[in-house]
Amino acid sequence: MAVNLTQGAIEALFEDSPVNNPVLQLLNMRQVSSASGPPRFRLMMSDGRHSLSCFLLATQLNHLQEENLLEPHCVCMVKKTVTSKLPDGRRVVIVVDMDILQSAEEAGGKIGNPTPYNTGRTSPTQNLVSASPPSAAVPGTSYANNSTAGSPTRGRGRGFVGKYPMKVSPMKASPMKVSPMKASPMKASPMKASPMKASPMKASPMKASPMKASPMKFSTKAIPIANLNPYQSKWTVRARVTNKSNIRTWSNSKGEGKLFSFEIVDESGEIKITAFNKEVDKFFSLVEQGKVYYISKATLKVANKQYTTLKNDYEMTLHANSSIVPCNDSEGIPTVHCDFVPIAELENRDKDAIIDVIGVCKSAEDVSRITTKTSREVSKRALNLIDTTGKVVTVTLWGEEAEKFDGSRQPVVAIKGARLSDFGGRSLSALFSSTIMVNPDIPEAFRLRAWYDQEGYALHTQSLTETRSVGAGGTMSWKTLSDVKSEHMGQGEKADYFSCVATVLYARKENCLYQACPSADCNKKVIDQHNGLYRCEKCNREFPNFKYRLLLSANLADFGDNQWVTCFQETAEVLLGHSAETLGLLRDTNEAAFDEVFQRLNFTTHVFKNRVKLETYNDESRVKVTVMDVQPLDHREYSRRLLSNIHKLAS
DNA sequence: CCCCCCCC
Repeated sequence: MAVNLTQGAIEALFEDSPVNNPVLQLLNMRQVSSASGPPRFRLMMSDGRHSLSCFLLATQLNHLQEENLLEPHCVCMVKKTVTSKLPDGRRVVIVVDMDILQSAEEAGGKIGNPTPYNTGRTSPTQNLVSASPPSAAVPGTSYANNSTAGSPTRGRGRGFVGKYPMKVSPMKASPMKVSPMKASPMKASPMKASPMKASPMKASPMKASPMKASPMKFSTKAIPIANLNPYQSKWTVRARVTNKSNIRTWSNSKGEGKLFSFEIVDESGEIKITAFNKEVDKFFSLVEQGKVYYISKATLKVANKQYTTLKNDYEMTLHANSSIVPCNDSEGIPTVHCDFVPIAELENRDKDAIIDVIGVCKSAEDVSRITTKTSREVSKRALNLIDTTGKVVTVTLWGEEAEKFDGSRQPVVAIKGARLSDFGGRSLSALFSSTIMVNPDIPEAFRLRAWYDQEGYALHTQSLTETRSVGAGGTMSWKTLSDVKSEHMGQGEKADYFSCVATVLYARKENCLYQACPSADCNKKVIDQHNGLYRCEKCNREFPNFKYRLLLSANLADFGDNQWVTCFQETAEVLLGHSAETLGLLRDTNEAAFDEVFQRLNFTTHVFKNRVKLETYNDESRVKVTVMDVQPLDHREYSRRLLSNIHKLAS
């Protein structure tokens, strides 16, 4: 009846020390608010001696909760965990795999008398129980640990690909992508040899273990991609498909045909493979993004460097005798190496550089159609990505990727192989060879989500991409609020834009939040059907949920006048210092705190960039001022401007 | 044997 809990396991898990399949008792579980993505559950676990509440259930184990298997006092075998450090230094232990050994009833109550494990912080168990749970920020479903980045141990047991549902861009179901060099050894269950629980002893996956070779039905031993060359014909590689294209057709003076291409990667390197015509029919559906295959008998030729960014002098062409055999064992086969460049760092990179980037999609344009110079029509959509450097960059997606992108929940977006352009200063463009990942399961995404949900959303941001439109640079002129009236701004054909320094006298908290359509690019107010559903007239659909959006009226004043202005989502979030999501929660649960947010805004001074336009409703015209951007006041700059105004007045 | 990577 009674089971032995693994005493000392709490400490080991928290300190990221090895512990093999520890048996722990669940003491408590609660859902943490989740700004985006699936619900997250925090667990308090006990090893009989200590308890610790900083466990998070990986979302692919949410089914345990849904099946009511996670009752307090049930006993679990924790088979795999990864630890992750939040931006504020707090540590979470993510339970990636576990079995329930005993139900709460079978366990019959709390085992032992565990005391809260002292995590070395001032209030040990308060770590994650205090306000603003960081776990709200967990982005995806599973995580690799990089808490010991730089560890020479590599590439083991990271066979998540294809095992778990991943929140990945629908257009390219791309696998988890993280450099194997950055993944630290998993500390749990090191003795198992399955792909999920590979032994850390196998330093290099290229040294094939007997276990690994078993699925291979032929005797050829896989060689590293890096060793391929056109002078050797008998070889087999074992590699993961990382970037499969669609089927394309061509027609030119030399003929016509169809083709598709894909890239494969193993521990040693990467190479592009192209299939033409009959081989398209033969292999297109067999080759799946993210899966591992044995590939042999393809033709190697020198790669035309003009057209490839892959690090390989050669590329492959498939022919009639080529062989591609699925391989169930992905152990040691890394996914694509991502070398993310911090957004602020893009300023220092050369134009046309191919870089990997990851950021929170703070905002996204609607998809639009443009005509290229060669009069082809193509869809495009620009995203604004922000990372912890506080800088924003615009990245443009094309074609199907532009059409399918859903930015409505401010996902973390990682792009491998985007091209840096100097448009608007610095901007990025996705290429055909880029891989776009939405909420990828990698530590970088985890940290970004946490950072953004806790502080990043409220940051006064600066974009590397300054378009001549609204918001930044260009012809934006400084005005006082009385200028707006005396100069009849906004009364011409087009809207006028101006910057001003002004103080918020008052912001209306009434009706500042509305329930908006949850679908991508639709911010229309939904109608509460009072049956648990919300109707969007624009989308002509009912949804079980909505998202909160801000539409804030504020009265701004400077020394000469005052002006009512409207702030939409992004600017309102900056002014109020909270995300719309948080504010919605606050209003519904803690009105005093909600009020205080508005109190704090009063009498704060900022630099506003505004749009003015005369708008007419039922014969009544009035000038409407919309805030496009809010920045902190630079007092030095303000003084300079005041002085120059005084000089102007004096002359 | 393709090789397009776009627009402001």
